[in-house]
Amino acid sequence: MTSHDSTFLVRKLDSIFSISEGEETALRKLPVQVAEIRGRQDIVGAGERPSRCFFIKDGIACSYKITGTGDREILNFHVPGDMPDLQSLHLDVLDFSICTITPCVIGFIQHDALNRLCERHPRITSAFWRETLIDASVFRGWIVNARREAYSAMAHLLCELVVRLRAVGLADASSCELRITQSELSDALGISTVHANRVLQELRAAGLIALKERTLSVLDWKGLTSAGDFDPTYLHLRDGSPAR
Amino acid sequence: MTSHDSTFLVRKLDSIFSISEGEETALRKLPVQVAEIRGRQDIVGAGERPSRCFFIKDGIACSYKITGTGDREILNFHVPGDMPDLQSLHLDVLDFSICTITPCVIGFIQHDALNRLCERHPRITSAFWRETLIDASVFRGWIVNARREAYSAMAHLLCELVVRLRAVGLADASSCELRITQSELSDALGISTVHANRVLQELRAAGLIALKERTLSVLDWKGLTSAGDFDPTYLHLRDGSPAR
DNA sequence: CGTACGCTTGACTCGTGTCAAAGCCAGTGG
DNA sequence: CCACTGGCTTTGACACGAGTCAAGCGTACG
Repeated sequence: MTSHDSTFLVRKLDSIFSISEGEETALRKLPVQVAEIRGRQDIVGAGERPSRCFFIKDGIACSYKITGTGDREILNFHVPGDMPDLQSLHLDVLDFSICTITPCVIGFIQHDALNRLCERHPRITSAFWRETLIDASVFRGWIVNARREAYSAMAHLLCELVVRLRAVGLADASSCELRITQSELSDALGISTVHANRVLQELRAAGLIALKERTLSVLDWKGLTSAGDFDPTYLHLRDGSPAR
Repeated sequence: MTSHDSTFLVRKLDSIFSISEGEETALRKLPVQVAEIRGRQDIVGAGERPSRCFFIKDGIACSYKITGTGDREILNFHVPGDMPDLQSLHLDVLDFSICTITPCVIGFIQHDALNRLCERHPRITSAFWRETLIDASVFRGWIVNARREAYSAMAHLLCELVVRLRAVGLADASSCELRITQSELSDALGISTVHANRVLQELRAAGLIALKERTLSVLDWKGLTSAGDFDPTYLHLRDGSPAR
């Protein structure tokens, strides 16, 4: 089903710079193909040459690679508003895969529509470019995080998730719905699920978080950021305000 | 000293797409400020708000972050032709630092000159954007590499360095000058220098590499790529041809 | 009501860090 | 020309974080 529902995109870009009337009109004219996708389902796979990009309207997704040993390495989580494969606009072959974690609502946009949009609206080009640069910055954050020990790395990851969910209005001051399994968290940190479990228990025992019934509550934000050595600069958020 | 020596940029972009006459003229008009910088010297630091970008004309540099525990985490190495902080064109505050490893020759270009260039030449915008997307892809490669065990990760890193140096003509079929210390390699892999040393010896003992007098020789390319689970797709090279 | 998936726990193994010391090499200055 | 110095590499002994294997438990859903 094709519609023109790019309200999400408009809102997203409007949070980056103030959109002109002409730009908003052009954005709303974009043909968007909306699809609902079950949980744990590939959206695009490594090696493909996509002819379209997509943005997440609802749900949580992740980028991942499979190594030679068959392990899944999660490279990033994606929250509503993200455009995880925007890079395919200029890199023809995808070097990683993207799959849903929870059931998702996805909006697809053809490359040529985006390219035409960019040709006519340089400020939109800049905004999209900026999006991909922030992705790169998050990857840098994850490289560093991969070298922390597991307790600290887990704290850092949880901080990032809360801040990013808050940025799109999906977390309140201290808690959010987190439908990510321990096995997925462990794939994101490069540790075993057994160890992920132990580390989460340590974080609970330290009184930093509570995690039950798919809800993460941060009981001690200061303590959690300090345990995770978390500095939100790398997320390049607009207002720079992390969760409290 | 300001000159117009952007031959390097022209060559680089020409390897990505065929440059028109108008584009080449515009590139050659770019004011470039050339500087020689000693080894182990910061070029730009985290937290700065650069008003210019730079490209490396000669030498090896690296991007890094300092963690809360004071460790230096190297995020990427940079070879001649690279523009390590191109992102500062759209992200105002730098979230990492860039320093030289060997003595370097650097060409600085003001942001406003680059912005004017991009406004007039959309294809050059795309080429620059593409550069930053490849950086992001390399970061993804490093996230995965951080999860390999040290022996494999070191093999992977050496493969990447050889391939990237070959791509700019700084390595022949099987060997290259590698003026990177074991301590720098260990910071790039997130392991101790002691362990980096042991792992290099294992690679030598396995007959995969020779490393002496600042020269890396790959004795068994197939064996090295297999040890490192190396697939050059993520480097998004033009001809796709890795070292043999 | 059963079955599957996710979470939890314990015991043992192994990769890697840390500490400490020694060797090596190149550049510097007497 | 040679001794001195500092940075880089190498080696050994020991400690610890994290993986693996294996089993049990809880709970959501068909």
